[in-house]
Amino acid sequence: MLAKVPTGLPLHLNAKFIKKFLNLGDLARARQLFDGISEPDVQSWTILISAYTKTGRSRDAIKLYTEVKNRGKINLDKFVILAAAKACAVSGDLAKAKEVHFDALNHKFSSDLLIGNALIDMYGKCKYFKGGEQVFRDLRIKDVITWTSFCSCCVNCGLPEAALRAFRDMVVSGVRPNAMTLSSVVPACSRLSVCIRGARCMVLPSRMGWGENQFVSSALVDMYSSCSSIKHAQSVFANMPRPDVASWNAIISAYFANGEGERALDTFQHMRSRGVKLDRVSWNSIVSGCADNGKAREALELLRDMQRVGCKPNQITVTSALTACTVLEAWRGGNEVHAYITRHCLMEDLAATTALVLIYAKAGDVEASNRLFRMMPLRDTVAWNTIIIANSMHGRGEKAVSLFNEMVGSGVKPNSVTFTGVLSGCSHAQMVDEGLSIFDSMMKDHEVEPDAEHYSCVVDVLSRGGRLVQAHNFIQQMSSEPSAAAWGALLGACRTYKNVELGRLAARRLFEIEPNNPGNYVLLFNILAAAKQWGEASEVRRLMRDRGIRKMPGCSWIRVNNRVHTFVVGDKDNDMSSEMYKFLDEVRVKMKLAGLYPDTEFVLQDLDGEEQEHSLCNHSEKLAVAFGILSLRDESSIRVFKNLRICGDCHNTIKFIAKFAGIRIVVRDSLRFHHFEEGLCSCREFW
DNA sequence: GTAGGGTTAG
Repeated sequence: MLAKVPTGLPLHLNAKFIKKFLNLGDLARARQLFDGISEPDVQSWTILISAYTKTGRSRDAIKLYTEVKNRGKINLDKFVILAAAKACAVSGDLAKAKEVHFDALNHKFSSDLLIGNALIDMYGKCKYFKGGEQVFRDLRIKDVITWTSFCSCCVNCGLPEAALRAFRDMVVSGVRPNAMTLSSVVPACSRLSVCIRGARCMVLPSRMGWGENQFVSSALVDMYSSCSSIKHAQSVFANMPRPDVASWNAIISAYFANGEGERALDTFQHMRSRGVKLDRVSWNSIVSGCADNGKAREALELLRDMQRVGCKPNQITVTSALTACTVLEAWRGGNEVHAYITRHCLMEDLAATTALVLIYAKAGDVEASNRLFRMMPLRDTVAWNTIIIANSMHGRGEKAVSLFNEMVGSGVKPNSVTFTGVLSGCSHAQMVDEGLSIFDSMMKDHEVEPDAEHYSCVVDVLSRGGRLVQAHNFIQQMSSEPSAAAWGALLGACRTYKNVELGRLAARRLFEIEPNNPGNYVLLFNILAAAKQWGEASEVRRLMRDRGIRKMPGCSWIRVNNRVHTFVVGDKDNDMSSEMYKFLDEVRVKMKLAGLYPDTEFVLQDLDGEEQEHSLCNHSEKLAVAFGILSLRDESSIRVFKNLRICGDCHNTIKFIAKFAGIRIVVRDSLRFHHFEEGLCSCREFW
């Protein structure tokens, strides 16, 4: 029997009764009671705000906080500000978070530990390091919680090095870390893939009496896993007296991450037979682990198990399952993936539909993505982000920008991912001015702090637009250390625009930042080779050889009659090989008749004329296209996938093939989609 | 009404 909502209570009893309903789990009735009070006191507001946050309705909690402020009559105390900070932390709403910080300062709570600690945590969860750092610095007295909150703020903001520095400073300043501190700092080691040296780290927690702490141990399992020390991970786990679900989940993920799929599955079975109550993370771990480890069928089978036992899939599940489906697409076909999702009632959910929008785009069918998106009854930020990214991937910059404007117009708040999506759309469509003005509006109109990724996007926008010098200046003026992506964008454009000088400079920086990425060496080689600077070019090759870096072999694939056919350069390992080469020879002759000559600058070797042509015409993407055309039955289009970037000569040749064969060819390379139709490509010659 | 932590995807 539910208690009735009392009315006309004496003021001091309001909060008490609201709390009573909340304890009964009846938020609605608590709200009803609250609404019946003409002048609720600040305590009642606080209780209700916390209750909304705790039940996953942090947006409503924030609304309530705004309301209590607008009333004006009520004097805010530190507890209501505390509750608001927590709501902001859960929702990740940075604009509101700044407002709460401002309110705290206004009410002279700036040196209050309780408030300060909560604000640091809040900023960390909103991924706004500057804010957390400022509050941290302003606090004159710092306790363990302050230091711990600041460490996790650093980790949440993607600054693991800063977290480790803070940890050291904490110890130096004489504050003794506790188990919570350790479980906040160890993930920083995981991010950096560094181990606090093996034995010592395992001894440390046990000596400090944290050996039984599940939080610390699970974090250690993850740390060892990220350092590829699966043996240490296993031993931490084995020494846990009472592993909880999260610990089991951590060790299972550790096995998967270290390529031990069978052991992961065994452990999962073991966990079930031990009667450990599985949570959604357990299921997600096993589904995603299988999907990533070539066990697509098992992944889908486990997805069925998950639903059979009544665990509801969420976005992470569906995304993982779809990864499995992408592989299965090889023999099932895209529409069957859609049917699978529908059959398993995954369509109801916004997240699942969004994942499906993405998979259509990834499978090369962006029209299907757009259609599906239009059918969605409800679209949140993630859904909008997805459709913007989908169009950007396919070189539809104008569409991406117009979707962005529509999103803003419909009142959905863009976040950091939105800007990455729309900016990359601009760069692939050479919309330089649009890109720059959108970047400009990020902070000004949308309160989204640009991060390293956005800076790289701007470099890409400028570079692809041919403004190489401006791009270089932009890199030099960046407030943070330029990332590999930023230099990489510049280097790529130096090849397109044949700028040897800047290319050399960008490559030199890249060789320092990521000395083992073969792509950078190959790009510089191509730039030098195109400029006929063979001497320097062969030095680059020597450098590669000396450092033991090998170019990843190019590989293309195509699905024909529910089978995937893969090709490598010069592949003759196919029943249709002779026809394929004959076809490509014919194409070459026809191209020459049309005045189109092979673009020999894309050969990675300094061979002479005839041989150059030959090594160009057996690139894997050409072979896959030839195979596709020759096996074509009723289809009016073919889709080819390649693991590396498409080569320039292949790009020209495929444009030509699309025209004379009168079909549409879609090629997905490692970066984007190219739609070849009527002799043109959607990328407008920029790849 | 009184703070901080580990495991899943992209």
